[in-house]
Amino acid sequence: MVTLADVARHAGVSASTVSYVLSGKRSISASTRERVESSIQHLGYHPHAGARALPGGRPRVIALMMPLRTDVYVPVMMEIALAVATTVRARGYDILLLTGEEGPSGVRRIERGALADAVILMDVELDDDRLPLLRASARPAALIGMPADTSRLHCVDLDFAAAGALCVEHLAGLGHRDVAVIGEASAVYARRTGFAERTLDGLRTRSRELGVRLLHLPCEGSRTVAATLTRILEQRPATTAFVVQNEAATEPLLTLLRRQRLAVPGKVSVMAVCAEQTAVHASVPLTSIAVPAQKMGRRAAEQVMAQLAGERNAEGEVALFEPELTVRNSTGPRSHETS
Amino acid sequence: MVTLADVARHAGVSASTVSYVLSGKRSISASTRERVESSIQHLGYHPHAGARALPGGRPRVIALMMPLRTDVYVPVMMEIALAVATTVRARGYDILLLTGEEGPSGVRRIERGALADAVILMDVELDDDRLPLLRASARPAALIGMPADTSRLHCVDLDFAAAGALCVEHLAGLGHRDVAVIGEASAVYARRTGFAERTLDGLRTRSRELGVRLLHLPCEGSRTVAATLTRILEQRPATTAFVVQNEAATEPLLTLLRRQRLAVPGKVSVMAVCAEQTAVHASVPLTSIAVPAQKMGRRAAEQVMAQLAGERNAEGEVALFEPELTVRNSTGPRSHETS
DNA sequence: GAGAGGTATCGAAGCGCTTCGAGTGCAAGG
DNA sequence: CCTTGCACTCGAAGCGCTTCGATACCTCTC
Repeated sequence: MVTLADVARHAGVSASTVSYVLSGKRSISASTRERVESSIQHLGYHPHAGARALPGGRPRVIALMMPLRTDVYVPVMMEIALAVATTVRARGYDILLLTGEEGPSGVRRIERGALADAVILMDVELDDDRLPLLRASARPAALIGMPADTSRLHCVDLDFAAAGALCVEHLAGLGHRDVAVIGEASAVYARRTGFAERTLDGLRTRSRELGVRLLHLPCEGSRTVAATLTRILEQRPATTAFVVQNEAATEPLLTLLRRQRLAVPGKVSVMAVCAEQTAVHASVPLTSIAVPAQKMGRRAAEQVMAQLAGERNAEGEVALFEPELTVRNSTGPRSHETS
Repeated sequence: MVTLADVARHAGVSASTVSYVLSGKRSISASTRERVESSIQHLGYHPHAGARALPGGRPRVIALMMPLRTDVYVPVMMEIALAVATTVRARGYDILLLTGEEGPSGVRRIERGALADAVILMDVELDDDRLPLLRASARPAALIGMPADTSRLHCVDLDFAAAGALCVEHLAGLGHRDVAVIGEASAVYARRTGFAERTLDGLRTRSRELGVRLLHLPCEGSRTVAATLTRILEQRPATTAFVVQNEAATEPLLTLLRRQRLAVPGKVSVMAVCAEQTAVHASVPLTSIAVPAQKMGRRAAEQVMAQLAGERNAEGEVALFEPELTVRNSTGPRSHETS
């Protein structure tokens, strides 16, 4: 193992000089810098991670807490995680992966063990039990997802309320008056996940404003889509449009509608709030509002980087992405035949 | 921050005694141990991660290198990753997440920086460029996936060759004589991913033995399934069974067959080598061989743990899981009508 | 041309932890 | 009773790195 002392010896300077070349915290003459840098190259020196973390030093690691749940759509989580990893890596940081299972005790472990310089939490609930710890801590942090109280926190999310509103506007603009919402599994609402609840708020508020009748039903998974659809058509036979926020339900829904001879978008319109990929690859390409997973991951990473760079903003910052609606083949004007 | 010295002071012993209580490397009297342990509890002591990593010490971190690719099925990767994370966490280790993008230089970084005690690599290619580094290194390692040369390596994988063979056996047993294989994207074969190639070997060998005619076509994604199916039916109109090893293609294939009035399993049989979830939730529940993602992750984690515990096996160990075929609703006896 | 101020470098201390060698006290053995 | 060996504990050294003075030299300025 090559140490800093080896580099110093090779370059004919003291260890501290090498350290300052590396950190840039004191001025170094150009000639010395070059000599040291070439020694580093030549010996293939890499700082020892543990030693770097020692005094008040930064381990150059970001902790990322990822959910273990199976009721969230995994590819989106993954895309976020990889965007975070790529972004921080570009700045010389590594990612420590924690599972959501660990909850507050995971945050405490990071804190106590000085394992990481900053924390990024995914799958944040409206009233998340990890937040008090985060607020009490001096450690930079960012949330992906928005809790109810965002004071003194840094958050990144899609503006799901606006997304909900945008769905209603689009459908109302096409003449639809009866819209059904096929939502996430009831467990997702039960544990008060922000995005699901906010989307619903947006849908409801705008529906009321535009005089659209809205029926919302949670949907447990792909197997229960049929039952959900049946209930919708019984309770609201006049339904001509569906908003789906449940990755597992989109394709089964399209299949069922096809089987029932409800042409999309001829007879009924379908739109989704989902991953771009899901919408594009559906058997009927779906008009959708995409969850900007990659952007969110990158932005959260940048938030903690900025905090680490000393641009501490004690007030926090909420970065909400504007929803963008992409019209594809699954929505059209309301059909006036009775279904 | 509570340090080991604080604990020592509180317990009225020396720092080294506390250290020995923690590591168990020397005998400690019961009374002292109790006193120290209660001080640890009382003060909420957590060892400082950096300091622990210092001398020859173990940082208690496992590096996990995960692919960034989009042509692998993400949920399986995720399941493996989370199984690894959960398993090592139970033993007090943390996970450092690297992206596959980093390639060999990522491995080198771990090595040089002493960032992790061991490495687990996912998405291993037959002739992976990270392997020479691993072999040269003293650091414990495990691969998820099997390279061509496994000497001195620890690997975990499903026995994909056996899986391929098992598929053919099952279909031949039902009387099928013309089988089409819808495979992964051609890029997957091009970069010589072990699992795809081995499955194909198994399929081909057993087909030859059992007198089954086999046609293999790669499939780029869900959009190209139709073209692939057309080519199959043109080249081998007698085809009565399909083996799918491509998560994105399964559902579109079922939809297409339905549209062409090829009842499953009445007219044609379909089976898959895929995630359990995909098979169960398909519109026709699929006879399948599941990829035991969770088991693989856990086993790889256990392999490195064993190596860390000193059970170093310089010869390596290849843990191949026996494929298990679950019969569902998608395979049946060959129909003797002409399709 | 002496002090002020700046730049470039060094030595030493110390971060929290592990580990080695040494030391204490005690029981058993000669 | 003295040695031997064992069980237990301590002090000190040192891991690789950062950082804080201190030092040496150089360039201005009055």
